[in-house]
Amino acid sequence: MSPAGNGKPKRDTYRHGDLRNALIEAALELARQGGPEAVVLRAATRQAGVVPNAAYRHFADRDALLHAVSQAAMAQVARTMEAEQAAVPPTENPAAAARARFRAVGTGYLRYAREEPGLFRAAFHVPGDMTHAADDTAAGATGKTPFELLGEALDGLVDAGLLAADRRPGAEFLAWSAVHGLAILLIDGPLRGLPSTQAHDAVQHVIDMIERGI
Amino acid sequence: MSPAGNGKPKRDTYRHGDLRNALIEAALELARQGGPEAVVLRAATRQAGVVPNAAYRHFADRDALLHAVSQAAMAQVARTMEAEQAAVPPTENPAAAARARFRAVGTGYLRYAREEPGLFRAAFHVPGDMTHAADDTAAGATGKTPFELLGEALDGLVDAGLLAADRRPGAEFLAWSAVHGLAILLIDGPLRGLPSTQAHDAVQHVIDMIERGI
DNA sequence: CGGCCTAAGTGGATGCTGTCCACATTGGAG
DNA sequence: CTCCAATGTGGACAGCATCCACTTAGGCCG
Repeated sequence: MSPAGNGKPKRDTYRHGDLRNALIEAALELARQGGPEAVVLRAATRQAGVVPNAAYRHFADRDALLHAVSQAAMAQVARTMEAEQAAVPPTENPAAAARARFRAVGTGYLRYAREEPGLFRAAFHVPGDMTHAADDTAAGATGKTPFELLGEALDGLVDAGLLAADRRPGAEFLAWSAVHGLAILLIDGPLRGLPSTQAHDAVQHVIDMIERGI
Repeated sequence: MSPAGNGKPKRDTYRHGDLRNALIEAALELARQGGPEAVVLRAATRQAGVVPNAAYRHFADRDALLHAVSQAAMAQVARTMEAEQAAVPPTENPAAAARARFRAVGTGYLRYAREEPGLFRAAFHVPGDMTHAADDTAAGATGKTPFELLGEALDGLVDAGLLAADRRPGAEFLAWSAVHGLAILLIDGPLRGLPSTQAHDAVQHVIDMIERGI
């Protein structure tokens, strides 16, 4: 207790051993509560029990760390989507199955947005670029990114005859727009704080609109 | 040239005279290029030719200034919508007119987002609250906020028989979700930098989806 | 017409941030 | 066993929001 009264994670070796991951872990926690702007380099290093400058051995700057957080959060989005799809009760009807898998993509996306708003905002907070939504590091358990999962679900709709093939091109952007917009209304916007049941209804209505309008 | 080599706007009177508006004006310019995070108090006061602390006589803190910027930008969104509606060629057919007025709401919203991405992001950047989208200060020339303009356009669809009355409740959130989501994909997301013609197509497709799916 | 009250602007300080530089340590390759 | 390069440290700097005490002067009251 002589050195200082900082956090907890002390360290006796000069080397940390796994600083990069420790920083990402700490940054994820910061983003979880407080969103991307709460990811502050010095706080992460403090948590890791290391001097601020040590971070620069593993990340070019704050944005690089934030980018790693974004990728990790994106992967969690993918996993939530996959979990939602896995929870779909099995059906004989292939059309119903395709439809359920498609809807699960949207509900998973929006469930994550509501359960982890800070991380969700961090996932899509990209200083000047969010194209990396297709990087491998953003993939879930099945190795697919949220964007890829959406694309596959749409292909499934076409295969099942629920979506005309000529409507397929660009359909991901229509669906993504609607779902992402609702996510923002729900976590930052006028729909923030909506009771869970009503939020769930809103989610279903938006996905209904997409199915009808796509 | 003895005192300092700061910006340009000098001042010989001790009183500034209109500091509050000068700060908002400067902050708007900062947000125009760089979005909400570029709105920095000291920069605004510098531009106004005043010491940083002077801002605190007019705004509680940085967030209060940012809020004023948000309101002003929101009013510009409303004005763009109104302009878009005014540009609709007159028609005999009331249904066509209602439809055109509705679509103008969406195209105006998205035109502003693409023309002034920084201000658009500032308009909807609300630290923990974006409910104030209905404040009077966010109104356009007709005294209506973007949200009110959307509601009226939807009412027009119902009156024209283009939208079933039982679908009307909550419809603003469906439309808003889709349009706002596309705005973000276009200015921050994977659709960023899309050539103007293709962006215009995407806008039309999303509004098509809304009309069909609402 | 003159004095004073108070709103508006100033000056200086504090603690936070990201980032740069030079230096210390040490694990592992040769 | 030695030395190197990767990793962590210490100190510094500029910029930021914000706080406090002080100064200035515009306009109201007598």
